[in-house]
Amino acid sequence: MNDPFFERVYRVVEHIPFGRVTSYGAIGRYLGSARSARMVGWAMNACVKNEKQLPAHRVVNRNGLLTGKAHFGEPNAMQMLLEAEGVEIDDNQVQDFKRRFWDPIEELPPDLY
DNA sequence: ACTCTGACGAACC
DNA sequence: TGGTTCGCCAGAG
Repeated sequence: MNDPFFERVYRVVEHIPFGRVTSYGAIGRYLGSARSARMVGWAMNACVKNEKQLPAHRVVNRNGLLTGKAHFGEPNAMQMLLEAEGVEIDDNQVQDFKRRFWDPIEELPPDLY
C-alpha cells in the first residue's frame, strides 16, 4: 500500500486472466479508491509510455466498451487482441460482458501485496 | 501557483 | 432516456 497508485494498478492488471476483462472502476474499488477510476485509466496511459507489458486491452469501462482503443496505435488493435483471446467484440462493445467480467475484489486476495 | 484535461463512474437534473 | 456536474488527482502548458 506504500507503492505509487500506478504500481498497484499495474499489479492488478497483471492478474487479469486470459480471455477475461475488468473495468477501471473495479480496479479502483479494489485499491480502495472507488472514485478514482479516472486515475486508473490515466495509469494505463502511463503504462504504454513506460512500455509495460500489461494486458491493458483487458481493461474496459463499466459498460464493456473499448474506450481505450484509441491508445493502441491501430484503431482495431485492442479489439484484435481481445478477439484473439476468444472475447467477442461488436461495435467496440464486449459481448456477453457479464460473463467475461473479472472482478479483482472477488477473484483476488483482499490485501494483495 | 493556477487552470485545464482526461483509457471513468456515479449522482443529479 | 439522456445530458450535465462533480469527485478523483497526476501531468501538461
